[in-house]
Amino acid sequence: MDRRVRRTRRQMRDALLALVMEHGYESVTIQQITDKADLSRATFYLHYKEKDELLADSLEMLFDDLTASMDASLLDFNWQQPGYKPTTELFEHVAEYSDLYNSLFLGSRSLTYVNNRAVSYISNIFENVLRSSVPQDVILDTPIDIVARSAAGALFAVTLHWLENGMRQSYADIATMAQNLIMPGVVAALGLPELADA
Amino acid sequence: MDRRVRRTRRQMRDALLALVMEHGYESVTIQQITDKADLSRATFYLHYKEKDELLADSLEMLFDDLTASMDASLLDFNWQQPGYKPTTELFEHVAEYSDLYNSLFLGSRSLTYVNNRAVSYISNIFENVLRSSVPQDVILDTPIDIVARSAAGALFAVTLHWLENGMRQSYADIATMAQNLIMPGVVAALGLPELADA
Amino acid sequence: MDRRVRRTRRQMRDALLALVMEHGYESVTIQQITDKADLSRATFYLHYKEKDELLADSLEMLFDDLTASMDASLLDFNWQQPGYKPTTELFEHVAEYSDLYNSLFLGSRSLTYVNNRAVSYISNIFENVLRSSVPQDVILDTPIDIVARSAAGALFAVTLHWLENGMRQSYADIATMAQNLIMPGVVAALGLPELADA
Amino acid sequence: MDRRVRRTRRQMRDALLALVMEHGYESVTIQQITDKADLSRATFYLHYKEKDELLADSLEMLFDDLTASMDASLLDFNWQQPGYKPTTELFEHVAEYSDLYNSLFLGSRSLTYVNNRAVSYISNIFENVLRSSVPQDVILDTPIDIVARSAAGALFAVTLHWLENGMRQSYADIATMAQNLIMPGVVAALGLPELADA
DNA sequence: TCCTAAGCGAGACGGTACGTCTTGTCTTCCA
DNA sequence: TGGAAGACAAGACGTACCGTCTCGCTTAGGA
Repeated sequence: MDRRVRRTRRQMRDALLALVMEHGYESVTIQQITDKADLSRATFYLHYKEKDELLADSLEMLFDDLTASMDASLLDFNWQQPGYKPTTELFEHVAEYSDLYNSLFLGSRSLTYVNNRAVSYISNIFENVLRSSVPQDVILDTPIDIVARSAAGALFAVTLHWLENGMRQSYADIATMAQNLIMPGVVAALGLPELADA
Repeated sequence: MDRRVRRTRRQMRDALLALVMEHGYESVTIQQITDKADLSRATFYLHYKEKDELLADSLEMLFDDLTASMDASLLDFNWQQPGYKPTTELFEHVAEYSDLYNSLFLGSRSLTYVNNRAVSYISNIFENVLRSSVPQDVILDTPIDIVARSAAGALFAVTLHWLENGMRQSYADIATMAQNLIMPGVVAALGLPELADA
Repeated sequence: MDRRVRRTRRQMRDALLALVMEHGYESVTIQQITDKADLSRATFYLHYKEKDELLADSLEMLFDDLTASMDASLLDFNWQQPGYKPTTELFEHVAEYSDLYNSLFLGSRSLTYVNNRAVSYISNIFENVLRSSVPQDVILDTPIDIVARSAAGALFAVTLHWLENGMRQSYADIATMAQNLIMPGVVAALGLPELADA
Repeated sequence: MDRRVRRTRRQMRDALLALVMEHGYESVTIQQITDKADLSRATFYLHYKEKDELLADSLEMLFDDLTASMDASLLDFNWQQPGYKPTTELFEHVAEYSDLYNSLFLGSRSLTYVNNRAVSYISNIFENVLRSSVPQDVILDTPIDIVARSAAGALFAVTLHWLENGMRQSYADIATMAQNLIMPGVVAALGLPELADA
């Protein structure tokens, strides 16, 4: 891809996210985005059909950032140990971009698209991890996609609650609470051996 | 309150919800609402400052409907029995308004406000129920509001997933799955006596 | 006529004229009129069809006031004497209501109706005076109504100019100037004996 | 200036004047103007702040048209001859646009602005002509601006009267009457040598 | 003196126009 | 001659008035 194109798009993504933090997603106009990115409004339409498309682009970038930081430790999934590193890393990632996520997830005029995309993103990661922990030929009462969704929904809700209330707990503490709330149900549903002494 | 006012507002709420099902929330215009409600556009502004305010009004109506149907059975919360009626009733309620909820929660151009409001609504109900099940003087590792949020988030995510995939499971089945995923963590966090044989 | 009705109309006329001085005619709303008159907006419509009707009502009141002050001296029209009292009285009347006339005649958003009504009002008075000064059976090159219009137009224009520029001349001076400009043409057109030594 | 801009403004001026003839100035809406001009309503606001501004623009165009037709003959001002061409040309100009001027000057819901602008326009022309006919160092009893206003007011009033009554006299006749009514006063006020045998 | 018709307040409502804003397309002009 | 600047169409927004209506309350003036 043309280097100029990459540069232009990056400028617009950065401008969008900066403006979202200031004013919330809905009220940001394309004029504002191109002003901040120092481009002509017409140029926007050379790259994206609408504001939502740029948002989607920006979100993928953000989430990829999260995945990158979790990647190595994702598969160290050991039921015998309470601390699971990727969960802590999720909270760290959220804290790093707390202003942005505050606007995106809690600002009343954001789109459900971002919430739903976030939950499904987490859910997919979960699903992959869980599938690798369970023998493929076992048939479960609860399908793995539902297990993953439930866990992702719980995790997302706790994250939002934590963010909304000013991130009062440490990363480790809130991550532990979330895991303790989520894991017992997952373990039970998947028929995994219980932890020795939780 | 003036009888005309009550009548006018009801017409607008009904019109909004009907239009949301057809076109999604964001793209519905105030003109469309008042056309469908057979009122003048100016009249809208005598009652609401903006579309969001009418949405909030409409949602409260919907949620109150849900609360009404659960009310009696809410406090029959018995850890020894797997079937908790209000959960099933939630899924029934969602199924009844499935078109509407599909638009509101899954339509990409709805507002996060509705998702957040729904989760906090369920969360509040949960919190009340849980508080009445736990001795007040016990200090827990995990605050009850976080427990409730996590549970509400999980329940909401499962509901959305179920809705999104065409409500393939029966009310009883999906409710049981959800409960089995959620309850073990709650029971553990609150230090409740475990169920005998789940 | 009901005492309340008389009272109500008077309040509205007063309110209108007061508001015209403050904001100009066009921008005054019926709500403002009834607020200032301490009446309900609906009451306005019990008495007048529209704002213009109230204006016409108010203007007639004003002009009647002018006529009353001129009445006695109107017919003392003597070509031999330069000072004609009613002209001076016109300027005095205008000065008395200068704020109001400034708004009505010079405010850019007043209606031509008031200008035209004023000119035709003056013109009618002139015409009556002139008719009584000329033998009825004489046929003139210039019809008396045109003579009267011309004179009224000149007088009105001078009055406006005087008002617009801060009424710098005394009543007597400006009246004399106006008469000196107007009368020679009138005298010539009507074939009146010229003044001995003007 | 952008070619599109010139085109757009001309279309709007033409549309306004056409609509004024049909419905009178006040009741013409901006929507009607842009409809007739085949433009979008929003485009109006790219060029004018309000309807009055477009009116002013249109009037200047009209009056410039009048000036153009009088220009050459304006300074042939000779007190010895009764026929002064520009006066006749004024009446011809008015007759040419009689429908328009009927609406603008006589329609009850026009603005005084147009009347006042017309009188001051004529007055300014007069003033220039008169100043060039009088030695600059002479001090007069009546200031030239007042002389010009009076004459312009008279001329305007006669014109309106003529227009209002169906333009029954020929251009030459009405022009002669007007001049005979106006000039004697002007000549006397400025101390000009009288005409030999008017 | 009463009581009944009218005047009046309050305010919901339909309707219309306003001036503003944003979006997406298209054209002009300049570097 | 390619791209920015910006004109333009389209259409929703929120506001402001208007004129109509209905529902009560109050008050004037005839019985």
